[in-house]
Amino acid sequence: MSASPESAAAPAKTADRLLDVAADLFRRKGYAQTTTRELAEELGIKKATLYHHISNKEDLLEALCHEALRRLTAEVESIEAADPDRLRAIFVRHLTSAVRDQNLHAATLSAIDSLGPERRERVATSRKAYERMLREVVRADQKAGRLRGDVSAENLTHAMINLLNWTIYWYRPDGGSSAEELAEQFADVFLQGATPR
Amino acid sequence: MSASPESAAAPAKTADRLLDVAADLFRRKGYAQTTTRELAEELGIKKATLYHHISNKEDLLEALCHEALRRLTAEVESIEAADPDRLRAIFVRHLTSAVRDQNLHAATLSAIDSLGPERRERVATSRKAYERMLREVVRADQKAGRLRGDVSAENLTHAMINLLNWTIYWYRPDGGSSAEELAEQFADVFLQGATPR
DNA sequence: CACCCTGCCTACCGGGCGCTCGGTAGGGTA
DNA sequence: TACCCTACCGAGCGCCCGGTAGGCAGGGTG
Repeated sequence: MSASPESAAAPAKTADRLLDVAADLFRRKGYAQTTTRELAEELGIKKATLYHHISNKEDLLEALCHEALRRLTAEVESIEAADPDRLRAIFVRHLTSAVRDQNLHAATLSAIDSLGPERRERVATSRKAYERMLREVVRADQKAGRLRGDVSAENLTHAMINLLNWTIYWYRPDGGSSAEELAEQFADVFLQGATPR
Repeated sequence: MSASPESAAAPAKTADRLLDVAADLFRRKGYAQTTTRELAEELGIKKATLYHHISNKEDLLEALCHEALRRLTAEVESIEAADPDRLRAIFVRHLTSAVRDQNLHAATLSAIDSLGPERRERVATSRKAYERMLREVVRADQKAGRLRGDVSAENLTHAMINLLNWTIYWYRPDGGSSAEELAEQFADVFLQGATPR
């Protein structure tokens, strides 16, 4: 979804633009409201050709979902495990990544229910793994006395997930704050609020 | 969407069940994935009869959206304006109401993009009015020195909205916390985090 | 040269969708 | 009796959807 490593401002191959264009369309119109005809047209190809690149529409959506989670996971896993300010780093990494790929995340988060049972299950499993990762960090900080213990790790983590997930539905880059500023402020509020009194 | 005031456990009129059943279906399957045939079947009537009660599918969705916001607004407006703990009360009222009408809120929040431009605009206007109400409370508490001033009222309010809105996507009544407990804990964390240092 | 692969095309299909038409049964009213 | 209104139904229409069949041009490889 970013520029290819070699070419400068080349016309960009169809296959490379596919996920980007799909995320953009799904975000703007919703998955169900986006037709394969529109998707093909936006790519500058015919509908039958689209099926040369994807196996079917639902497959494309599932791929998008996994890609979204893969990127978040990669961001968070690259944080030093021993970092005492790990939670703050997670806020910043997650939010800047989510805002950078805003179309992708907004599209997949709201289209998950359009997947069939097996696909939805697979994506849900990935999401749960990501959330477990966050919860373990929260739990560790609670054990270390850095976070209050009178709220369960589950609820504390869910508060954090709320702050992270809903943001992409209203955030506009041309608004008041950059993603970094916003992430720092949310981390400020959350960490101060979750500190033992 | 609740029991009628007079009848006890009567069979309940079709018209009275309509919004409830629609919210339930839209929540479980998504708006686009729910067909008018299913909706009629769930109501125990034929599809043609459904159109005796509604003018069209999109109209029904818009009605649901306005109803959701109407309920939230009524809850929050009934809070004493002079209450110094008004923000905490908002957390509790909003979350308990949202959890009580979980189908309604989850369905409408994720189906807004399925509305046509004019309808979406109308719903968005209502949402903005609700959020403006919250922001004014936040701003007042900032002026009174009860909330930190180094984070803008907009960002503070958005943090609050994140905490309130995303909850209905994961909350399960049979989980660890009741809506009241959860609301109190979220209010604890948010208010402690938003207090001036 | 013959071969196959990739990327693209035109043309089409079956099916499910939202919605409508033209009615019927039954209670209320004058 | 004559009328109207509410709630319901069977049948079906036209549209547009996701997906497919089959073919063509061009470049690489033996």
